[in-house]
Amino acid sequence: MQEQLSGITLKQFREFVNRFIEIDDKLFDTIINKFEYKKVARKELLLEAEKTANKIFFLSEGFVRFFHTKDEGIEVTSDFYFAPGFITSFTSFIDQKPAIVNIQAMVKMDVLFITYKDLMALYDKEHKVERLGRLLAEQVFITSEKHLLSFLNDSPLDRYLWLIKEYPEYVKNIPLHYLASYLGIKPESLSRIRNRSLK
Amino acid sequence: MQEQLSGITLKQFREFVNRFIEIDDKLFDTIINKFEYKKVARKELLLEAEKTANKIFFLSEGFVRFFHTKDEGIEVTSDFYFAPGFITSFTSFIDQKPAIVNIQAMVKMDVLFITYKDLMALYDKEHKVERLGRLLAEQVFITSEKHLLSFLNDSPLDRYLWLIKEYPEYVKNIPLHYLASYLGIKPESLSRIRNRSLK
DNA sequence: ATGATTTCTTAACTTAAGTCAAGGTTTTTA
DNA sequence: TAAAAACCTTGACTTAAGTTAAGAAATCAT
Repeated sequence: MQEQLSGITLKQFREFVNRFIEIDDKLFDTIINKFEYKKVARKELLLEAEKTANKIFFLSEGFVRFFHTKDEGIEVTSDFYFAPGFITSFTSFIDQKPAIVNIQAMVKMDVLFITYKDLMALYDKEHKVERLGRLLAEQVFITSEKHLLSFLNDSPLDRYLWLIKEYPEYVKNIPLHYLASYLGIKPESLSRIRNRSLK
Repeated sequence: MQEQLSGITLKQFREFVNRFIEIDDKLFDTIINKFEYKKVARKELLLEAEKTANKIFFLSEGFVRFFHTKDEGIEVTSDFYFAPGFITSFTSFIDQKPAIVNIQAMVKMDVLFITYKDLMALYDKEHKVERLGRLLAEQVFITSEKHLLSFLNDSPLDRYLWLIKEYPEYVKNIPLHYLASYLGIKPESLSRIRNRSLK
């Protein structure tokens, strides 16, 4: 649905893809033709738990929250992804099985998306897109590993300080109980940690 | 160095690759020709921290430990990888920058390996190998995410119980202080958790 | 603008992991 | 096979996070 695409989003999309593979007008056209455009409201879910992720979204602005619900009904925020980038529940998307997580827009945003079927067809047809897929998978792994290592190496305080250093603009706008959950602690503890660190 | 390859290892290699991509004799030959064979002693390092990972190893048997040293000289076990599978420090390999981690053989084993340069050439030449790379990257991401989620969802006890359920054969042979580190706790704590759970 | 909801803090108390230290057991290796 | 090294457990004490509860502050919705 190319005629619906906003100019700004398109440019950002192309620039982002260009970080990973060289892309000429023809290939860009082949790719972008499979994408659709969508306006997303703050708090809207891009993916609902229990449903199978059949889309990958491109975020040109804003950020999203990943969360799931434990047996006891407790909500856990497992991740934040910031623009620009491709996002989905890879665990659900890759194996085409129901997602554990919900993906929620933290701010109003415009996104592009491609379906699983169309992406697989592109992978088959275009070696370069397959490469893009490989490089993106490698990058999300690296990001995930960093998050994991922060649990093994750093205290909750360290992880909190890293977060505000890395994403100061965003952290201001993320409710403390989401952050606490992301850090693996309770809101009360993060509140205390925060005070302790301003001693 | 094909003439050095052991029959068993080769068969396991082909079967493993076949889980991800269809592979005929010709393609198998193209791939295996770039691999070399190596005997590895127990406790030998497949990769040393500070050096850049320029190989990917195929493990047909046994398992390895990933560990690194924190500033204060404390050793942290971040991961175990079990055969069969491809292993390296992806973070180092992908960006060709010095590794943080060491990779250590936990048992005597035979491995195959391919260099970074040769793998990149295969990626360029063979779309199917590029696909294999994508699928493997996706799989390591899924594994890493599971490990990460275990920190957000489960107690140290739960994580320990999961580990002995999933890898009973191996866990018996892993020193408790490695396991403790992997679980993000101190050996004394794991020792106590273990006793508590046999109440 | 105001009532409702969400978000954040504080306090008192509980629970579990960290720390330090010592001693016992098992495994390695010379 | 004997000494050394690595590994595991236990106890006493410290520290920090979890829990429960209450209320203040900020934000949202009508």
